[in-house]
Amino acid sequence: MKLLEKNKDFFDLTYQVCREIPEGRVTSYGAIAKYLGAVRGARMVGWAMNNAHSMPDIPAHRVVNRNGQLTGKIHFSPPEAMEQLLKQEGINVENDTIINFKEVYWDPSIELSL
DNA sequence: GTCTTGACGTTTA
DNA sequence: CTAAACGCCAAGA
Repeated sequence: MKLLEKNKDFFDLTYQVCREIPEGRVTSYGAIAKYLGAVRGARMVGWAMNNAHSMPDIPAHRVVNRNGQLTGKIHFSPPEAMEQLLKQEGINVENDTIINFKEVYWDPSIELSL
């Protein structure tokens, strides 16, 4: 029996979580990674997001790094779209950084509460 | 087939 | 306190 399934790839799981991010909320790569069981696999989450460009409905703009900094905005088109979208949802973004990051922080392990 | 880079985060010096 | 290295796993060259 190959119960060893990491059935859904790390990527798919990441996409699922991203879709579950409510409006006006943001999360960090590490939080998702930890939720998936890879505390130090935050980089994979970022890579998954890169692949997310091929996915419909992946609010990657709601995913930022641990510092609340919009590190991935450069991958948007245009990059300004990211902070625009975040502000549009009521998130205070300034200097490519979320001001009320802790207020809009959304943790899958808590909100999804498994 | 091997080496480097990459939307990060944690730990150690 | 700050600075640097390590660890995760995958894709590109």
